[in-house]
Amino acid sequence: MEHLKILMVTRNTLQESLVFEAVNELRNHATADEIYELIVKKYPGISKGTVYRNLNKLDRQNRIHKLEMPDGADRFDHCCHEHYHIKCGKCGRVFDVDMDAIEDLRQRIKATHGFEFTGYDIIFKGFCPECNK
Amino acid sequence: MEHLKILMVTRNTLQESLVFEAVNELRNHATADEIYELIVKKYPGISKGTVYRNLNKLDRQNRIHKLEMPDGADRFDHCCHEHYHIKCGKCGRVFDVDMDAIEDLRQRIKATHGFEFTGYDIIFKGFCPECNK
DNA sequence: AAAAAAATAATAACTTTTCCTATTTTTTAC
DNA sequence: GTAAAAAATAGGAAAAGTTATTATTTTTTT
Repeated sequence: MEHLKILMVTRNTLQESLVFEAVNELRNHATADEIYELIVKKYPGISKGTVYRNLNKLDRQNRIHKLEMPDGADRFDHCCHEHYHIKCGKCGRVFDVDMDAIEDLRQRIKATHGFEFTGYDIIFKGFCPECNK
Repeated sequence: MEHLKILMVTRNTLQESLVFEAVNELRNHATADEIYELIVKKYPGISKGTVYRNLNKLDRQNRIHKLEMPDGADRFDHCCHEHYHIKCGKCGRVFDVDMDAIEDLRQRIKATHGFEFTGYDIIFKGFCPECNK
């Protein structure tokens, strides 16, 4: 009998590398479409389905972070320290919000609801200084 | 010269009332489609565009609350006390999370980012007790 | 009563994402 | 090393959710 494979086996394809590099090159909370547009310049054969598949795979592997936006296309971010986001209601740009983690969130929910959560995103809405002029 | 009208003038139509009542009747974080389906039983002539238009109008008037979900259709809630939401990753249902407001959020952001926000939604992800069995 | 404004029904269009299918590439089994 | 199996791909269709368009109806203003 063979030993069990616990790890999900995924292949490292050229397309996956291109997607990973594009996210890390843009560093701009890019949408899947923006990432696709960057890659297609160098590698015209790539398809959007492949970009989406690899973005989601990389997110599952915690190699990039998928930020699900409530009012439009999801954004993809390189992995770094924990932070939150604020989206400008006028120009639509997404900015990082460096802030200490809200430490007791998990305990609050558990105490008041008996419900454990696996994750959360907080996206603030406002107007960036430029649009607020 | 006439006096200025500051308030936005909107008409109170039958359709608007039906939408408002449906949201308050369902009380279930209903989607626009679910609200449409409820109304169309009693008033078959209504169109989806009208439902969407009135839902957004009622949200702007703060008569209902539009909860923008990151991974699917927006939900519409009757207005009540401030609370947060948790969405089950399996059955997709949305539950209320009663919890003291995170009071110092606005100050945190201002202090670390110099950025005032106009709003935010926190949506937790997890598995509801039923799906967690 | 006539003109202007707002809301509507119906449908087209749009955006974002997933799904499907045939093909190609990579891995596994022998 | 070769054949069979599995995974990933390109391209395009399809799905989901929402907004925009247009002609018509309803309401308001004058």
